[in-house]
Order: sequence, then structure tokens, then C-alpha cells
Amino acid sequence: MVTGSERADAARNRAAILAAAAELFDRDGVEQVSMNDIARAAGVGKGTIFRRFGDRTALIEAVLLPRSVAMRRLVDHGPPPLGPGGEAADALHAYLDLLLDFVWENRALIRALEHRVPHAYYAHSSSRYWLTELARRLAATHPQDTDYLTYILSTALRADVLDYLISVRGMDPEQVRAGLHRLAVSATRGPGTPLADVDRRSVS
Amino acid sequence: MVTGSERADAARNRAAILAAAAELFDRDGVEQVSMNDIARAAGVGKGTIFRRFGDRTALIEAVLLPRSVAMRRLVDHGPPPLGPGGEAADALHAYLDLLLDFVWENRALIRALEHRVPHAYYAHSSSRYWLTELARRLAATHPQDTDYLTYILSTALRADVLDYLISVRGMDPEQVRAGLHRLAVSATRGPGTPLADVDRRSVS
DNA sequence: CACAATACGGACCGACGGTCCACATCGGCA
DNA sequence: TGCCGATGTGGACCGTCGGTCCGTATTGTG
Repeated sequence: MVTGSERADAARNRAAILAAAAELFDRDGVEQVSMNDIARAAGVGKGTIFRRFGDRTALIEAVLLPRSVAMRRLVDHGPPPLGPGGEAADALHAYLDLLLDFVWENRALIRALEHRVPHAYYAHSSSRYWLTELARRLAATHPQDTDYLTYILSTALRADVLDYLISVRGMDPEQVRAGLHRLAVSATRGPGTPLADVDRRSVS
Repeated sequence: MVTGSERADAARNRAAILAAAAELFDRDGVEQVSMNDIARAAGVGKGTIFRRFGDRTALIEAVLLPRSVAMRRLVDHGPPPLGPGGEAADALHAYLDLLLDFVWENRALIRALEHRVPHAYYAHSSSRYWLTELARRLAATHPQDTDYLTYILSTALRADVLDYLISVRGMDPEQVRAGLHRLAVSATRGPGTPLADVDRRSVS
């Protein structure tokens, strides 16, 4: 091989492992799938998985990565309102929608990561990017309470919080979406109205 | 023995196990302490622990229980403003202080529980009491957005969130307290002021 | 004191994440 | 094409964990 790049069989196995892991995680739930399960499904020895990915946490991250990268491209270089160039308020709302969808769709992987590394949601380098971008878009529309709003919104966007509200409490995802948008503009509205009935059925 | 009550040696062991567990959890961190460690420290066989408490989760709950019970007595039968009989706004703020202190002081145990049972913070029967009481006190001062405020405040009071803000981000606990109180009265204030600078240094 | 009920403790179990290394495969080069 | 060092492989193996089991010891009641 020309350089220190990956050997052909190694690349094939990496792809097989990622595909098997994604499939099993999705089908059985991340915590239910052991490294042996993945190895068997990928037609590979367990040692190969650890050689390629290091440990279980890194494998989960590797499954999540491409989805995150695709999304990031939309944010950095896609068309407005999500990408650069649009009006600030639209950019903020498009971004909130994107984050909500992403977290919801990948809640299983995200929760598994949070479960394995203490403050993954806030501390992980990948997450930092999303929080920073959220803060930037909030700053463009609400110079006042940016920091606190960022904190509140990011907490409301946690995978476990969403999962609880929607899966356990039976809240409609669209209600959550509406609540987020309402919260995001709360600094410009009067008292009483902005936070009203985000979810009448929530915590009783 | 007169009734189906506990034998003397059993009671002695139960106390020894609880004491050893509390000490080790506090000293080394919950996740670092194995059931064998606790058995050794308590001078007891591992089987005895499982016979008494069922499993690891139940043991952690048993360590947390007395602290929770003591607190609950204050809320239900203690003197105002925390106990019944005081003015509604004072009762709310006293209650927020109590919850914050409790969660902060017992964050290690609470986080360990949340780590072991999926939605412990919201779903666990003991927690439900605290959330219900919070909702009641909020309803007395803010008939409007009770549900949503309860949800926001309860999220802001999560052990992992507090732990992150204070331990990782270096935020002063008193800032968090001020933020909670400010949030709790936000429905009665105008825009801009209520959420202002709860923490200028939070999420950047 | 006798003896049934209760409790004890540590050997044992299965499963897990992770390591190790004898062996197989790859691919640049002559 | 065939050689051979670099790279990759797989599954036996390891230490640890939560949890179980059961022969033995303790308790307290009639």
C-alpha cells in the first residue's frame, strides 16, 4: 500500500462491523447488544472490533458519527434557512428543528453514550459544536439572555428528557417542537403568554 | 419472635451493611464500590446483602431512603415556611431551597440510581412525590403556567445537570439557587428581566 | 432444652468488556 | 510471478461483576 492507510480487508471489516452494530443497536437496543453479538453478526472475531475501534464507547460513537457529519454539512454549507445566509430568526428555528429531529432519531445511541461517559452531552467535543452553534444563533436574535436560554434549551433537548416526555408521558413530538420554538422566542414576548401550555399534560 | 419481624442478628447486619455502604459510596464513589467491597467492609457474606436488599439498586435506594424520609417529614409536618401554614410564595422558595440542597448533597446516590433505572428521576415513586409537591406549590403562586414551569424547574434540578453546572463548569451553587428562584417567579415579571444572567458563564 | 424457623457466608455461576498471540492475509517490490 | 515483512485476524483466555445456592450456624419460642 502507498501509505499508512487501511488495508483492503481491514476496510471491509470496518464497514461490516459498523453495519452490523447499527442494525443490532437499532433492532435490540444498544444496552442489549454485546460486543460478541456484533462480532458474530459481522462475521468477524471480537478482537477485530477492539483493534478497529478501541472500545465499546468508541464503536457507538463511530456509528453515530456519519449521521452527525451529514447534518453538520447542512448547517455549515447548506441552503438557508438552515445554512448560512438566511434571516436570523428563521435560522434559529430551522436549527432547533434539526437538533430535535437528530436527537430524537438517534436517542438510543445518544443515551447509550451519555450512559457510558459522565457528562457526554455537554462535554463531548462533538456536542460542543452543536451547543456553540445554538448559542450563536440565539445570540443573533436575543442578545440579552443568550447564555441562560442556551442552557435551558440544551437541557430541554437532552435525549433522555425527550425520551421521557414522548415515550413515557405520551407527549406528541410536535408539542415538544412547539414548546421549544415558544421558549426560543420567550425573551421577546410578555409574561404569561410565551410559556403557556407547552404541554398541559406534562409533569403533574 | 412475636411476629414476622426481623431477627436480632438480621437487624444488626442490616444496619452494618447500610453503614458500610453509605461510607464506601461516599468515600470512593458509588460506581467504584462492588457488592463484595460492601460485604467485606460490613463483615458479612455477600449473600446476606442480597438476602436483605434484593439487588444493588435496592441497596442504593435503601441508603438514600432515610435522608429522604427526614426531609419529607419537614415538608409535611414541619414549621412554616417549609411546612404547611405559611405564605404561598415563601413556601415555594423554601421548598426549592430544600430540593436543591437535597439533590446536591445526595447527587452521587441519585445519579447512580438514574444510571441504573432508565427514568428514575421522573418515574420513581419517591421522586413523584417531590414533583407533585413542587407542582402544588407552583400552582399556588402561578396558576397559569404550572405544568410547564414544573417541568422546567424539575429538569434544572436534575442531579446530573447540577453536577455538570457546578462540578464541571465551576458555577457557584448560590448562582444556581438564584437562577432557580428567578425562574420560579418568571411568570409574574416582564420580559428580559426574569431570566437575565442566571449564569453569564454557562454554555458558551 | 429442643427444635423449627430464620439467617449466614462464600463457593459458585454466567455474562460481560477487553487482551493476547499464533496464524492468515495482503500488497509492494524484484 | 513469487517472496516476505507489515498488517490484520479470531477466538481462547482473563479478571470482575452482580447475583444464586445450599450446607451450616444462630435465634428465640413453647
